[in-house]
Amino acid sequence: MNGWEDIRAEVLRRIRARDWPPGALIPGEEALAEEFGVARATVNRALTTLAEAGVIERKKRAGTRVAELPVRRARLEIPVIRLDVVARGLAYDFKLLEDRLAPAPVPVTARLGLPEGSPMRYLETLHLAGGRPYVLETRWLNPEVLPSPLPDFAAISANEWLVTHVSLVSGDIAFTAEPAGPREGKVMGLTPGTPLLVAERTTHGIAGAVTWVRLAHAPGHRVHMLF
Amino acid sequence: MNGWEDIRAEVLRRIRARDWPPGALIPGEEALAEEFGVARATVNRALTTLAEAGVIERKKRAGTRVAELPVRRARLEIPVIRLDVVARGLAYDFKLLEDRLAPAPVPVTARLGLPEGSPMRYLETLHLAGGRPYVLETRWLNPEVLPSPLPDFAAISANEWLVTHVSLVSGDIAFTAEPAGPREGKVMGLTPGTPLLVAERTTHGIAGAVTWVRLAHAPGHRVHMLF
DNA sequence: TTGGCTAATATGTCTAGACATAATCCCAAG
DNA sequence: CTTGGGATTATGTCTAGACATATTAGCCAA
Repeated sequence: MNGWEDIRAEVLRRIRARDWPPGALIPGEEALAEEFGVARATVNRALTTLAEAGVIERKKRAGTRVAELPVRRARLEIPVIRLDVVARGLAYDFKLLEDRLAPAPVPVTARLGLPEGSPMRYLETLHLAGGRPYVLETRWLNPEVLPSPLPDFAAISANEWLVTHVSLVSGDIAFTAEPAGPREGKVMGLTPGTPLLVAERTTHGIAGAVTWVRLAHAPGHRVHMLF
Repeated sequence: MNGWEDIRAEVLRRIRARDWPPGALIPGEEALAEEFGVARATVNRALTTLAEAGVIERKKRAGTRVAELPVRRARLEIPVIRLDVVARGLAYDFKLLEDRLAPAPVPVTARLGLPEGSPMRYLETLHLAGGRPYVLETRWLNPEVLPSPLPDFAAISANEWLVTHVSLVSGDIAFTAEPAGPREGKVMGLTPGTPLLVAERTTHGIAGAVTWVRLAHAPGHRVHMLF
């Protein structure tokens, strides 16, 4: 008892119970330390995590106040597709449909911050769950920043190889709803126009832009996040 | 320099440079503290944040090792729709289309963990950005856990009122792509069948399930996340 | 060989005190 | 009345040392 997690919980309780309403200044670390009978560092640990969570806002000299509009953050764990499928209790498989070197289209180079027309590796992969189309992956890889030798992407999916072989530093994801085009229709066995949940992802590594990928998910797919 | 953030950065550098490859055991806190000339608590602070970020895995007695499959997490900041629209430089407005008490449908009560047929407040709100349909919000509210008096939802959107008046504890979001139905077609001026990005959210407060909401976004909408 | 106990060990947390840093308050000079 | 310093103050971080706790390696007995 009276560990930093207990103090965090008690402070959170008072905030949620509106003992300390949004915008209110809460007692200083010294005062809380005395109240709870612990060292100031312990209170600091508790309040620091609450500040990271966006529940309170802290400023030197000005003190700590309850956030007016607590920013609600949800976390998405970006899955390796194979593990995602296996976790659903389905058999995983994939087919490499295309693999060639080509100058990347402008939208891709633009998002990755590479010169127009850079030669890149283009891969098109169909991921299967229980034998049925699950995700159509369209990927452009920047060969410049990849460690050699490159693997046989027909044997290991690019998705998985990248995670284990390249240090990924930052990136972004965008979700959109798009109608299935003729390509998705043919490859995934869908009526063109069917709504698909599409994730577009750019990824940067320690040595620069690594990859741009578009994942078109089979109809009905849900992307789930907790907060 | 040699603050905990510098130590964090240096450890991260060694991991990304593969000086310490995935799965490798890294030196203990005591050893690192000596190497960097700081107290063990400082190293601990640095490594703790790296563990939270999923870069390393720590176990008592067993030591600290570099994560094999670093879980990549993306963070989504759940916006108040009005602020989201204003941030895009567009004028915000909304219309309350429906407001009534009714027994909630089974999928809603099931997700919220409430008894079947519970009477709930149903609200349908169309959010406008620059005068054009932006999001169609379909919401079921649990009146049991809301503070009174309830506001006039024609004057303040439920979205915004909840954030400032109810302490929200946890919840989940799911994104899907769905074809526009006749209702969305009529209200948002779309051809039925148009792909829409739909977010479904359940929210729990300190006193229990608060609300279930479905947000159907106008075509072209992108939900953006960084990692 | 196997199961369970014990001791060793790395991380987790706490304390008390110190100095650093950023923001604010307040007063004096213009 | 405005503005520029300085004093004040709350948080941020660090240290050195201590005890707590989880986990494992090794040992011993069934």
